[in-house]
Amino acid sequence: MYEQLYNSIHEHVTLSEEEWELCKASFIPKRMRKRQFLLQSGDVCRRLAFIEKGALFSYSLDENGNQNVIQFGFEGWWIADLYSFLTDEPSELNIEVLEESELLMIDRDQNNELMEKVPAFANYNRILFQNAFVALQRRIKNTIGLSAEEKYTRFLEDYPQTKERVPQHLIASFLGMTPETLSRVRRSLTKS
Amino acid sequence: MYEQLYNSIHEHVTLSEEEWELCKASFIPKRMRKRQFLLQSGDVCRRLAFIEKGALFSYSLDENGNQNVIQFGFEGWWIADLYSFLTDEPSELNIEVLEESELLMIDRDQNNELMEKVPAFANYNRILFQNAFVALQRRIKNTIGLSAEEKYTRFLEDYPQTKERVPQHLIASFLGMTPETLSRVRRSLTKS
DNA sequence: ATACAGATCAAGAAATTGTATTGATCTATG
DNA sequence: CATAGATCAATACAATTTCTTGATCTGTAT
Repeated sequence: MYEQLYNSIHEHVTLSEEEWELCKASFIPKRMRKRQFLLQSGDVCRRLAFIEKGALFSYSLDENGNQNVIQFGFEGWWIADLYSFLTDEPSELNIEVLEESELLMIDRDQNNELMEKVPAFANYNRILFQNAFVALQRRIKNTIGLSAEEKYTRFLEDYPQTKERVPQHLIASFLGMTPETLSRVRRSLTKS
Repeated sequence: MYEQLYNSIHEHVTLSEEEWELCKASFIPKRMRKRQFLLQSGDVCRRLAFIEKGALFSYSLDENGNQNVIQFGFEGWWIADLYSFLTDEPSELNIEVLEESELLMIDRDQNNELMEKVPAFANYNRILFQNAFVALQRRIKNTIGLSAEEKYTRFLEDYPQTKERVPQHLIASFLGMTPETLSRVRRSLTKS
């Protein structure tokens, strides 16, 4: 139940046995079924979720009610609305479950407490944020001002696993194009 | 957006224009899609939900993970786990959305405040509880110690609309029989 | 013992919903 | 005005949910 989290942390820092026990104790496991909402826009995002197993995605809805996919998340990743989490403002995002998932949840107080008690965990947090920031920059770079086909081929390079696990229309939304366009791009790619 | 609530209240009591405005202001509208949870067992039920539109149902899960349907709710009805709402204990029920729904939510403080300010609303509350109690008694009477066929025919009389709007296996669970048994009962009824 | 109501198990059929593709326009921009 | 991509509408295809059916088993009342 905690393997992925263990791996994720130990990829970046080292914890003693007791530290890891403290750490485990700070998380609350939660199972979620497909189509459930981890977060609904309007609610405050009170916890970070580490994905032990499964798949989720976050999106916002524009004025016309169109889904705008922000992020996908799979096992070994974190998902949350950081803005809402940090500011306590109601979120404008929805986070929805794509596949039956197992999550490890931690709220702000627990997280802060854990960072105090276990400095390596604080480091881990810092590294995560740095990585998230870099990934976001890269995403923006790869989404703006490219042709539909280029966006998609870069997406395939950056997130090869994603294509296999999420419906195409969500990928289209993630890349800022319509499902039809993506479908045509894919056809033209297989032909050539 | 508030028609059903207006009707429901005015079926039982009369409100002045200002009272009705106060009343409306105490509710928070919320839209929910199919399969979403209004309440999950383990959480405290902090609000009553009035159904303006749509359909929901509440159920508990027994040790073996079987759904046990407690109640269906359609437009013009209330749904909540009253026990948890009143005691602040974590609920053992789940409330799930069956059809795209529009709800009007009120929490305990708002409800109390409204009852204080608008005595007719307090009356409405009392009448609702009485009715709910009576309906529950009737349900128990019609569920215990009857044959599967009798349970189903009484169910049809008591809740004619329900049959049209909810999957059969949920009705079976509501009546305390297996889906297979209900299927056979229905067949034998149409034959005769 | 055995008859009967209903449960359980397993398999399919039927229906519904979600996802992907395609063609036919339409629109903005270089 | 040519092109990339959007929009609209129809359809095909896939996956999931829901319902039905047959076979067998269990407990209770006769």
